[in-house]
This record gives sequence, structure tokens and C-alpha cells, in this order.
Amino acid sequence: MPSLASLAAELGVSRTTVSNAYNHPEQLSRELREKILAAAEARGYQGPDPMARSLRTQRTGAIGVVLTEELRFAFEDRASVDFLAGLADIRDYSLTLIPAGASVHDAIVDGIVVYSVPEGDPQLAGAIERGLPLVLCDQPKDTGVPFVGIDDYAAIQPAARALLEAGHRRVGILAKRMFSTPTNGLVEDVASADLVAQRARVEGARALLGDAPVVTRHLNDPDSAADGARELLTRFPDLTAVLCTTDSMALGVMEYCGGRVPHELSVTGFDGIDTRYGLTTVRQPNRLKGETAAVLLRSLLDGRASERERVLLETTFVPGATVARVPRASSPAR
Amino acid sequence: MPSLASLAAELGVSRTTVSNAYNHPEQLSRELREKILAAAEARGYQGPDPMARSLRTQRTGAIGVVLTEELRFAFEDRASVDFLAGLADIRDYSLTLIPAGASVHDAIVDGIVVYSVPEGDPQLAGAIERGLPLVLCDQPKDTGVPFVGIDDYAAIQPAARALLEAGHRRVGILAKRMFSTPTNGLVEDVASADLVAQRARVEGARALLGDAPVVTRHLNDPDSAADGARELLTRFPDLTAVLCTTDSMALGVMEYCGGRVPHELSVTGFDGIDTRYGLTTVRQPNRLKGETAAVLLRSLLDGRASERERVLLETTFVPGATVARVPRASSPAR
DNA sequence: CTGTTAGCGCCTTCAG
DNA sequence: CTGAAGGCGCTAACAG
Repeated sequence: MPSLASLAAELGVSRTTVSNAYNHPEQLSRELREKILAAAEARGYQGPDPMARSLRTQRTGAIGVVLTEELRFAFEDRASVDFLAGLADIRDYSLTLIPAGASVHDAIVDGIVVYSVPEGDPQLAGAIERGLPLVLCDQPKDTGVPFVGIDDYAAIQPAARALLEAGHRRVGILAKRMFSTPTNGLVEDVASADLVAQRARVEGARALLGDAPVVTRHLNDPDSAADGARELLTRFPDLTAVLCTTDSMALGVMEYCGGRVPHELSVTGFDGIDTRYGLTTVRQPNRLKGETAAVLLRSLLDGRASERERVLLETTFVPGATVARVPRASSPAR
Repeated sequence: MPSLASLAAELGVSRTTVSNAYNHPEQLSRELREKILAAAEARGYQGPDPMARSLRTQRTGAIGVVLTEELRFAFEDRASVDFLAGLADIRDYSLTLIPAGASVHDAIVDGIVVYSVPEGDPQLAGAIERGLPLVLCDQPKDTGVPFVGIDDYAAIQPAARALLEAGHRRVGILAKRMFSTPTNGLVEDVASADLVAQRARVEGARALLGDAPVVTRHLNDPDSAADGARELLTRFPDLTAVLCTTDSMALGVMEYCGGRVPHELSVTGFDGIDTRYGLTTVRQPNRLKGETAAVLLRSLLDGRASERERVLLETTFVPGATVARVPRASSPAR
């Protein structure tokens, strides 16, 4: 394999000169540079090896993104995809998506973004230990790390309030994955949930709704959501409304209930991902969240210390059309 | 900064021993290992530096993914997101998403997947040059590189045929981004389009539909799609059907046309991304495409040569409900 | 404009 | 079970 050194030797110039041909073109004559590049081409030399270069320069050109346990989930969830789209605004860096299988200790990156991992996640601890520029998202427990997110607890309350104001008193909650270990069904102990964003939404809603029953589904896809709706409404047939912690869940309820929404059953979502269904929901700025994370990280990477910065983004309640006044003689669901 | 060497020196053991403490625990006594780990902890040593290790071992633990010019587009397009979800199945590797800004030459990766880049893209050429294990997706022109994709040309034809069989003779085509340079409006010269998958779809459709007019939009979002529909139907008010090269575009047409679909205007899509709208479309297995790319790349990484392997995935026509027989006195659109 | 010199931090024989 | 030595490929001073 040709290397910078071997090329230099063959051409009878120093390694520096070859290195300069690639990294500091203005440091050598045009003709010498072209001669070097031609020789490189001829010998199949690809230019300076990225690993060796990064060892030397202590710079990799990539930033690591620590996502949910299963990388797959990250792509199935519109919220995290939008977040990544925003994060992609970070110029001149690649994005290295780090799955649970690969330790964050081994990632070859210049900085790290940790997105919505479970409380106490070892990857988060590892990211902190590593001492690289780091930004945390949706993990509000104060770790002293620059942070961007929303106030999930407060953000969902307008949805709960809308239900209350429409006269609903028997409201169920359908929540996306609240525990990192797969859990489906009725949630007895909300406080033990380790996925803090989901937990905060449930707690925020319950603060207004009282002990509303909570059913969860580990997956956020349409089938799981519809099945969760089935379970919730079968267990509690007298519910007049379902508050969901994601739009996908809400759409699952609507799918399960056919045309009964909203006149027989009111539904609210969370995320504001799709306006096409007229869903009553709360819009959170996922993309802006990613862009903000990019800005924060960039300033750390550039040495402009934005230490301990915490950014809370605004959310907006979207009234929609899936909440109706509670029916007089509330016809039980089913 | 503590390093393996400095730690070894302080402890009075050799570098090998410290290295073994991390990489070959069975090579030293439990107590020595624990002593070393404790000392590391105390001094804030994070374990072997990933860059130095990768230079030494020639292994990075990441695979590079070369995506559209703008990384952002990749996350806005459901097809590529699903592809990534499938690709994420590759175990024990991080995914490094390489934007146009960062040269593929500089990516610190063990292998590369090139996804649907423009014909003649320098990143593709760079990826080939680099000589790493490489898999190509949706770039059917034979480059001698392991490949996975669909036959876009043939895949879209059932949609065109469905329109013809319903009696449509004046059909317009609404296409997503066909050129890597932003282009909106009427496409005069389809053959010069460098985004080959989109081009193949248009050509496949036109092979059956004759010289159907083509309007394109660089962005694939709902607003652009609706605006594209507006342009197409304004320019050609007598169209009775619109064949789209993506579902998003088709939904844009439906949004623009309100309730006129299908009785006044028939519409077809491509991708099979969302079944909720009853769209007549063609389903392509995006996720499977990603999984297949992962399998192909894995076998290359593991040295099981699957050289020059080419996988063409099946697509299926989804009849849907957005194609109707052409109206007798075809009422012009508008 | 060109060359010399020092490492960046690690892993892996190979010998004890 | 432990140690010594070589080198992965490169770049950044600094000196001519």
C-alpha cells in the first residue's frame, strides 16, 4: 500500500512536501504539486490516510449521535428523524450514529449529541466521562451538560386542559414506550419509568387528569398504537377521551375507533407531526431542537464556551378537531 | 492527558500489560487488572484512544453512508429514512452519514454504502477509488460494484398501465427532484436528468404514456408537491390523470385538488409509504433494500467475497382507489 | 519553497 | 503472566 512516506521516497522529496501538496498547496510550486499528485494517481495513492491524520491532528470531522437503544427505532419515529434533519445542519461534519452495540467510548468523533436516552443510561454516562464537547437533548434532569429540549410536563397540559374543558372526566392515557425494557400494557408505576420525556408527559397530564389509567406500547407504529387503543378501551369501556403522548398513538386510536372520533370519543396527540388529520395535539419543534443542538455543539467545538447552557424550546397547542364536548349520556366505548 | 503509556509508567508495568487489561483480560491476573483499571479511573484515563487504536488495528467500527447532497433531504424523504432503518440492522457498526461537504476520502470508516446519488457524482467516484468494501444502492448503471436496488423503469409501469386501462389518454407526470442542481418546472430534456432513479421512473412511464408532460419539484414536501400539481394542471388543464414518481407528490396533487380525486382526476404515486390514503401506487421495499445493503456489506467486511453481486428487489403494484375511469366529457381541471 | 525531527497513542509479535 | 521494541501514517514546528 502506498503511503505518504513511500511516495515521498519514490519521488525523492520529503514527506512534508507530499503532505503539503495535499494540505497546504500554497506552500510549494504548482508544478511540483502537480507532479506529486500525478505520481500519487499513478501509484493509486488516495491521499493522506484519514485515521493517521486524525491521530495526528486530534480531529475527526465527525460528531457522534447517541440514540435510542435500537437505532432502528430512531428512524421509525418521526420526531427523532426531524431532530436529525435539524442536527444535519451542522456544517462540515459527518454524523456518526452510535447504536447501543457500539460503546460511545470507541466512537471516533469530535463531539457528541445524546438524544433522549433512558435515565441512567450507560451511554450517557460514557459520553460525559469522555470529556468531549457534548450536548444533551430531552433528558432534562440537570447533569450540568449543555442541554436543549422542551418542558414535556408542562407542554402536554393544554391537551389535558382541553379535554377537561370539554367536560371529559373519564380520560385514559395511551403512551409510547416509557421503559427501556420492552413493556406493553397497563402501567402501574409511572414514577419508575426511565424514559423521562414520556414519563414527564404522562405525569403532566395526570397532574390535571387525576389517576387516569395508562396503557403503553413499546413500539410507536400504527399497529401497536391501534392495539394499545384496543386494550385501553377494552379495559376501561367508559372512557370518553384518550390522551396520547404521541401523534402516532393518537392516529392508532382513530384507526381503531373508525368514525367514532370525536363525537363519541375525543382524542389528543403530541408532536404536531402531521396536520393532515385535524388532530388536536401539541406541536414541538423537533427540527429546531436539532438545529439548536447543532449550534450549541458547534460553539463548543469552536471553543466558544457555551458551558452549562440550557435551552428550553416553546411548544404550541394545536386545537384541531378531535376533541368534542363529552356526550350527555356518555355512550361507553364498545 | 493520561495515555496508556503514561499509566503504565506510573504503575511500573509495561504498556502491553495495560493494553491487555483492556483488550485481553484473560492475559493477566484479576488483581493486576483491577489495580490497573482502578488507577485508570483515578487518573481519568478513558481507556485506549479510539483514533490511535484504529490507526493501529486498521479498523474503525463505523460504516459510511453517502447520501444526497444535502443530508437534510435524506431525513425528509421517507424512502431514504426507511432505507437507513434497514441499514441500521448492521450489527456492531456505527453509521457515519457523510454529507456533500465532507469528502468521502476523509471519512473514518471500514466500508461504504452509496445511496442514490446523482450519476457522475464525485462522491461515488471517490468511494470507488477508496477501495473499501462498498455497496451501491439505486444507481443501476453497472459500475461493477455490489448493488441493491429496484428496476425503477419497470416498476412504475403498472401504474401507467392502470391509467391507460381506465381510459386515460391525457396524463401528466409530476416528478420529484430529477437533477442534482435545483430545478423546478417543466422538464424539457428528461434524458439529461442525472438522478437516475427518478429519471428511470419517468422514462418507464413515458414508454407507455407517450410524450406525457413532466413537471418537477426539487423538494418533496407537501407544499412543493401541491405547488407542482398546480403548475402541471394549470399548464395542461385538460389532463385527466397525474402519474407521480413519489407518494408525497401524489398526496400533494390530492391536497391541491381537494375532493376531485378520483372522479375528475386520477392520481398514482410511487413508494407505497402510507396506506392510509388509499393511494394507487407501487410499493418498493425500502427497508429491505437497507437490510440487503447491510448483508452485502457485512459479507464484504467479513471477507466473504460477494463481489459483483447485484440484487434487484421486487416491487408490487397497489391498486388503491385513486384511479377511476376517465370521465366521458372529460371536465378539464380548473 | 523544501527538508529534518518528533511524536500522536496504540497493538502485536516475540522472547522471557 | 509480563516486558521490549517496532511501526501504523501522518502533520507541525522549525530551520534552512
